[in-house]
Amino acid sequence: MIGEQEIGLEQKILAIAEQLFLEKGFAMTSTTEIAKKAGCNQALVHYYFRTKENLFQSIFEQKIRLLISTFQESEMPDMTFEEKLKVKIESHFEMVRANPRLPFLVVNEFTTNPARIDSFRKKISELPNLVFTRLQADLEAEIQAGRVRPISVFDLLLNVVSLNAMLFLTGAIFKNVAQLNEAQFEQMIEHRKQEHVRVILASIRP
Amino acid sequence: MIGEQEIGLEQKILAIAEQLFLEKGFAMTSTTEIAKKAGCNQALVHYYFRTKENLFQSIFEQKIRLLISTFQESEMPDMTFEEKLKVKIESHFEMVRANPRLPFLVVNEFTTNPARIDSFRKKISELPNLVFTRLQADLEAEIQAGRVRPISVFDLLLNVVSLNAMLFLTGAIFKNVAQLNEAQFEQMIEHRKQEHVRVILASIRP
DNA sequence: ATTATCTATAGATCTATAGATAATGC
DNA sequence: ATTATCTATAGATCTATAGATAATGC
Repeated sequence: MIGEQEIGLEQKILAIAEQLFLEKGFAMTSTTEIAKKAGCNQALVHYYFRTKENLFQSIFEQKIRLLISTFQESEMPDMTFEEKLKVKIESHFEMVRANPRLPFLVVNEFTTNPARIDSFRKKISELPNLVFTRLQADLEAEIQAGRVRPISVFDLLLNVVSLNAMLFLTGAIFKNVAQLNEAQFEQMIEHRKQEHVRVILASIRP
Repeated sequence: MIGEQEIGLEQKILAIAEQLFLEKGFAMTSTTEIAKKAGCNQALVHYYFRTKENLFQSIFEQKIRLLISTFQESEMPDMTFEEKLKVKIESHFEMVRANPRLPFLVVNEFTTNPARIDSFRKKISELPNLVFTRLQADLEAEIQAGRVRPISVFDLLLNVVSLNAMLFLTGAIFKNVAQLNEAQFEQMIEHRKQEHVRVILASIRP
């Protein structure tokens, strides 16, 4: 086991690049800057990853994987549908909260470089099916039983993701415009978490 | 009256720049590219706007103004609160639909260049007060009457904006991943518009 | 005269690679 | 021997400006 401080330069470069890409996106981050912050010369970045694009892709791919995996929740027996859904909303919320820059990275890179969408279509379209199947079955049962209004899994999840992701996409703006300190900002985040659960649960009632 | 085709190069540069900034953001758009598409040499872009930053700011400011003005709706007497709210949701939705790249531009620029938030705080914090006052009064009356659950104007509007903006922030992704053609995509947009109204109205019921 | 447009270029990046040198693993 | 790291540089941008020339408004 190697201590965290004993990390090699390759890992260091990866970590710094991740931080910078999340902060400023692909275009505004230079390999020169990455090298400088990683404490090596710029050539080394290319030695390990050949191109800036490669470096970005390995980070981006890993992040997308993390994002998708969030929706794969463990078994939750003995819970009502509402309770299960609440857990899903909150776990997705916490995932985005732990990676607050991720929505920005995804939106930014897929928007400025649509070619990336193609290369990730396969990866994206693999996992969700597994995840959706269970949720879909549960949802349909609820709708049949008249406990939930007719709504597709797609619409339901898009509502959840929209609320959760947008909060962190605009988080910095609110914090600044409303002049919130760290504690106040955290309080707002916590409040919004409850609000999102409330909105989604209310939105599926018949 | 000058015909639209008789537009000067300054306006042409502005129009092309707007299109490119919306498409790719500030960093990935070069004045060289703007000039090329506008059909002039690159020096002219700087002749009119001195710096790329200036050019961007004039466009960005105008867009922000447009965005904020959407929430200033005309008088709507003889309508229930639900009906008024529905109109607001739909008019915001249509505004974003007509400017589908605007959410991207705002999120992208405020995120990569936080300094911009400062310079726009004043402008942002002017208008909303006027708009919010009316909505807030209406909302509070409804809450007092027990027809609406306790919720702040901020939370309500953030819910609306999140749903509407996020749809267009991720629109291209869905279109590609689900392999939708233009007609199918428009159908989905139309469906989501109704879904957003449904979600928001359900979310404020006591 | 003034304003619009062009050519040319300085100066600052930035990415990627070639080739030298130092560190490490047998 | 192989892998990691460095120095140096080619070649491609990109922004901004200086200075020349063409178009336009009195």
